Amino acid sequence: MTAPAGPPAWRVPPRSAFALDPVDVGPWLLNKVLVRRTGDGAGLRAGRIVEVEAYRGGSDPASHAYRGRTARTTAMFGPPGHLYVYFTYGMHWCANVVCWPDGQAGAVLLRALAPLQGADDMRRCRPAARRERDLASGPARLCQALGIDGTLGGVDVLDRDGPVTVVDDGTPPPEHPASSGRVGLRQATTCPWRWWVPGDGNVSRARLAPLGPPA
DNA sequence: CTTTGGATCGTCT
DNA sequence: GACGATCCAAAGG
Repeated sequence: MTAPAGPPAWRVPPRSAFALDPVDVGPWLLNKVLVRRTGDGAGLRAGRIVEVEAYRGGSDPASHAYRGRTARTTAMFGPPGHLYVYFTYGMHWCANVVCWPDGQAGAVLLRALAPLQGADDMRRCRPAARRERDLASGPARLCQALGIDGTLGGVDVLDRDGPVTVVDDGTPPPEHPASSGRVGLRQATTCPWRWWVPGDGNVSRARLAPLGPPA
């Protein structure tokens, strides 16, 4: 055994839960736990998912898959429950979980975690983070904290012994998640497909796109 | 506390 | 050749 296993209460959700519209999977993912196992000496890192966004693929102008399948977006068109990891702004990685059935593109972007385990290892990966709540409060920060990069593209998050796993620890999603438009977009800025756990301090401080020309 | 501009390179036009 | 599903440090209130 390399990395320690999680608590017995951690259950991997069924793949069918991801073979759905990302707009439904997104809020359902809130309060699930993202687990990171590495082969090196580092311990297990885990955090509660407190912020997500949905991207609906072919019907969503803001989705990387909107203009069809490319080398980069191949994973988004694959089977649900796998990672779509992309590189942006010349320096940042961001991670999504693929949704909808095999062949139909769609994904949920993982935007923020509340650290649960391995916060020391997260801090080592993120020297710029001054406070605990800065460790994974943003999609690129989350990847940095967990050591997720392009080499993990396509991994199955429903493999309980894999490098990245989504588990249910029994905490239900919030009954009334908070929502807003998605962050950092120029297209489809008004679709309210960003959700977060109300009141959680680890949610990213989002800069939303301007609504439109001044009246 | 908030606002602002620069960094930096893979991907697609 | 342009731009991006972002982050950070610096500057101002």
